[in-house]
Amino acid sequence: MAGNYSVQRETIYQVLKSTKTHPSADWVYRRCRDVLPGIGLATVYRNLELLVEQGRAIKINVAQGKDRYDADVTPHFHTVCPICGKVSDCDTDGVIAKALDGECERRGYQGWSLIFTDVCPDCRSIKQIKISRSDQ
Amino acid sequence: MAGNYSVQRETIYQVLKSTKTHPSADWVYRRCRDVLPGIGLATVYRNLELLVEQGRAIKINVAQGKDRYDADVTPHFHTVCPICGKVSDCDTDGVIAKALDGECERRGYQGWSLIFTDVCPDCRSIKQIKISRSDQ
DNA sequence: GCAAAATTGAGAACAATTCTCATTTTATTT
DNA sequence: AAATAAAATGAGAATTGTTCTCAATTTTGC
Repeated sequence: MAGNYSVQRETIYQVLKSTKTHPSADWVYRRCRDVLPGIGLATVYRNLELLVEQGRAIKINVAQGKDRYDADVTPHFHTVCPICGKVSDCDTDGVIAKALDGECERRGYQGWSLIFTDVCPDCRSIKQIKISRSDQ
Repeated sequence: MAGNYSVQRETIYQVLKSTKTHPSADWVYRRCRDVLPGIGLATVYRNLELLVEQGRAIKINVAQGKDRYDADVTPHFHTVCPICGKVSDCDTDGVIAKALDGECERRGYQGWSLIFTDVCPDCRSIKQIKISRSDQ
């Protein structure tokens, strides 16, 4: 594997590793520009994709809007807020993850992706406000 | 709910109900045109979205490419082929589905979406050919 | 330090989906 | 069944997220 290093690539990986917000490519791009003002958006897309191929990151495909990336490659799953699209880690005892791994093993599947729908705390409170307003 | 009927809407729903292929909006559009040559693509998108809102269909968000729709709204999950993108139903004993429903109940989530990655039979055989070719 | 290979940045290109709006269809009222 | 109001349509423009192209630059291996 010749090459496989560049300032940009390393920066992108560090930015991704430094957050738990499951950011979009665009968010990573903006954060990278703080350090490397000249970095291009295509470079960010390219390298995020490469990190996924290398198994150093995962891509989370949410219903509407942009794909999200995560440098946490340990098996885990996510909740997505159906209102704002926010992605959060799902704290779990691991029983379900183990069951899914087992299912893959038995059936020869390559992997799984599990997403729960959950209105996030922020949207929950805004929803409350809306409900009480329309009640008046 | 005034209205809620149109020839187009009904046709779109019938087309979707008539297949197990988890089609894209575009595929539904082409099938509808056999019956209604003048139907517009936007109408198909609009109504598929409406069917989802009404709980008469689900939308399956696959990694790359177009969203897929399914008129089977009973809880079940899918495999997606990482090569050609084909979506198939996952025959299951229901244990996992029950576990996920239970998790939603306990945590107050609204729902779940589970997708397994599985190279489909077609792509599996093409892969074999490719492997044996590059072996020569 | 030099040549080959890999990577970059900029913007064009692309694909899927959504939006706009004048026209048509459907529902409601009389 | 005519008139009116409400809902939905088709066409194409617009938008969005992502990928592609390619000349210039950076990195690698000697």
